[in-house]
Amino acid sequence: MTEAEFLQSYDPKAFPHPSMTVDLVLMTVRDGKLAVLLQQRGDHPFKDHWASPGGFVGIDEGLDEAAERVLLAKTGLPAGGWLEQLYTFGDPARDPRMRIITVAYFALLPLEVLSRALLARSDLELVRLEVPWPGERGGAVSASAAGGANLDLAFDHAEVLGTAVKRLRGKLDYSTIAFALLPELFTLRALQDVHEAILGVSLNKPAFRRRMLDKGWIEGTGEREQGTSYRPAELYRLKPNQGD
Amino acid sequence: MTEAEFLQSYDPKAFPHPSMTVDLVLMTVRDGKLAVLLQQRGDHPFKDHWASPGGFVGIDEGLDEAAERVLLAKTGLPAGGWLEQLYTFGDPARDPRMRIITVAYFALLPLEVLSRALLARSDLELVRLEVPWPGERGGAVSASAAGGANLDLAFDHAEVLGTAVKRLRGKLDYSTIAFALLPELFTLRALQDVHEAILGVSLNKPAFRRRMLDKGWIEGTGEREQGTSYRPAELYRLKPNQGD
DNA sequence: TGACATATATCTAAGTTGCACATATCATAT
DNA sequence: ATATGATATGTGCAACTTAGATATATGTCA
Repeated sequence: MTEAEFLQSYDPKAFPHPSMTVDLVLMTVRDGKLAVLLQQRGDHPFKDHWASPGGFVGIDEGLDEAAERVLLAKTGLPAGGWLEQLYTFGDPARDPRMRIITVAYFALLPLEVLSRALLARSDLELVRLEVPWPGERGGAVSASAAGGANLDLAFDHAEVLGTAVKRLRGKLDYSTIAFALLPELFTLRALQDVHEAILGVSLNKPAFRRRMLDKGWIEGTGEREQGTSYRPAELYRLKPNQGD
Repeated sequence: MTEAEFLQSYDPKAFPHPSMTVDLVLMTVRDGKLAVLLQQRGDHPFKDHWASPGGFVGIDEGLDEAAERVLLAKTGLPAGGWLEQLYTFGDPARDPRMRIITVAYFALLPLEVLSRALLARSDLELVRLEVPWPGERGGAVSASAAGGANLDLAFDHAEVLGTAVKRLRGKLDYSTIAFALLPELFTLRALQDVHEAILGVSLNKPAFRRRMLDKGWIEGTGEREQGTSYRPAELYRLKPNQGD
């Protein structure tokens, strides 16, 4: 843009800048189902509704940096797993107080890591997340508490969560995204469980096994899992430098 | 976020808000190659470098709305073809003057429509865009003028253009995105040309033909193209309601 | 020895790819 | 006017690759 155009398009009545936040959709798999970290609001607007944690973007802070800061503030964890920009939501009416544009990020962590970090936080909760496939009946995104009751989502966060799950499903078989939900050593069965939880369908075991091994992302350690009452499965690991 | 946290995270020293812009990556296919609409900067910073057209986001203006406004301002065209949010770039150093976060959009238009609209604009130019595949030699995004000389890109726009082409390639075979680059009636050969230009490879004709027909997106009109010195191909059209 | 889940081998079906050939139209020549 | 060649569209077929299902072997514990 030329300086002239800069001034021209910089309409004085548009002078007040929007506020910028990042919102963090932190997902994991629990009991074979997708779960997301939400926070219940204590004040208006959307009092008692549930929202993804977020924070304002500092004036000298990068977006990824802001997302990592929010993650650290909420879970105490550095961005070890997966952290990726999702989409930017900027409907002028999305927050009734003022104009806030939010850059949504989504993060993935294994349940073990996440629940350990959440022991100290009573204000955050992991809730079950259901996102039907396009065309499926009951087409709305829903988050439900332990009891099973549906939770009300604040702002446009139903849309945000829906976008996050769509992205997760879409990248599942051409990226190593699923491994962010597993510990360093895992069995093929555990990997399949993660895929099934995300996709919401059950998969053919031998075919899944073949596909995963053919991709060349993982390698077997000689070791086997312990404490099973049946034949212990071999433990695999993600090969180094397979990021993305 | 609770009101308490709102105030807490709203650090006073972070009070000045970033500026928000949208940048428009408008692409088309010309002579079997990808081309993008760029504008040469007349002033510092990045004087004489080339940039995607953009504009500030109004305080009461949605992001999609802002992108459509930029499109209309530059080409005089409403968003008839394809307009989709791409990614948000927010490196604090991306603009040396001040903190500007930009939401990049990408738009597609057929060359006929675009060149007609650009007759009146001498400040905008359609330049050849080359984005190598990952791992390919000469791994940098490059834009080149009619003569073939490489153009310098302003700000982080090389990254922006690279991201746009990656998205375009990725969505090519599971969405109807290619049809935004074709007139209402088109031949299968023209559709294949678009695919080959975007992917930068040549495709097998019978296989391509079958794949396209099997997807069920298009339907034959009885009509045939005219003015050929060989067998005229049948004209197809995108079925209604195949958007996305 | 039986129960159980992992792991492997094999068969079948389905889909994809590449090549060859037939078809339709226009241009040119006789 | 008719025949022939050139060119690109459109179709048929065979080889290859991939996915799904079933059956079977393996290893551990009760």
